[in-house]
Amino acid sequence: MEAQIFKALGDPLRLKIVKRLSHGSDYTITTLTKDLGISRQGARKQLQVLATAKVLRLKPVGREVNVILNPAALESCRRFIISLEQQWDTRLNALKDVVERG
Amino acid sequence: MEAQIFKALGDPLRLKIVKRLSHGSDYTITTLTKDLGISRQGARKQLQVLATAKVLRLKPVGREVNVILNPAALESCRRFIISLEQQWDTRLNALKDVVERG
DNA sequence: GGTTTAAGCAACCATTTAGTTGCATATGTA
DNA sequence: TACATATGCAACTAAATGGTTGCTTAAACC
Repeated sequence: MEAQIFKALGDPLRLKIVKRLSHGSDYTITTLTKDLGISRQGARKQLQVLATAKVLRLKPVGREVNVILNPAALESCRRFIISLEQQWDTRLNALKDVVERG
Repeated sequence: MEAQIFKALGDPLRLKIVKRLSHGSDYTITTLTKDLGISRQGARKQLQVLATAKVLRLKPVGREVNVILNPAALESCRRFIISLEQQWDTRLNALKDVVERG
């Protein structure tokens, strides 16, 4: 369901995490927690929300967990918005046609 | 803040409302409530969330309230995702450069 | 004027959410 | 082996959320 992705992105802290991942790399749970103003377990919960929505992946490596952004989720999100906008445009054009014909 | 828009769209019912608005028109609160499986006051609350996030506008007309989609919000949402994707691409390309040089 | 219809407002309730603390577990490392 | 570090798990709390019902207000219409 699309709503889940939006919901995952719909929190300032989670969005901050995603932003950070989009231009940083080699993040683990603890390194990501830095400067987040929240406990590790708190951060972990937010990461889980993002992971469940497939916005990112949590890959255990040794004793740590790598946090990896999944651009496909953002892409599907973007496409969904585009489809909405297109329907909107279609509707507006249809209205315009009616007006011009009438 | 961008998170607010995502949050507004991050609920199945609210997303349903937005979808409906994107290809329908002339909606008031009560007509929108139809087939939503929820009370008018419940629907109104969700509409308020969307209105606060500027996804739509509630325009009082006589004794009813017109519900009008605001495509600009969707557009800003889309642009935000694009900017994230671009940062991601930039980062990947930078990584690629390092690998190729090394 | 009286009735119907669209909506607002407030109180209330159940569930989810965001965060915490405390403790257990497992991996690296000296 | 012993110790430090990265994480997991569970219980708990406060606040936000999604929804309800009941009542009031105001515009439209006969």
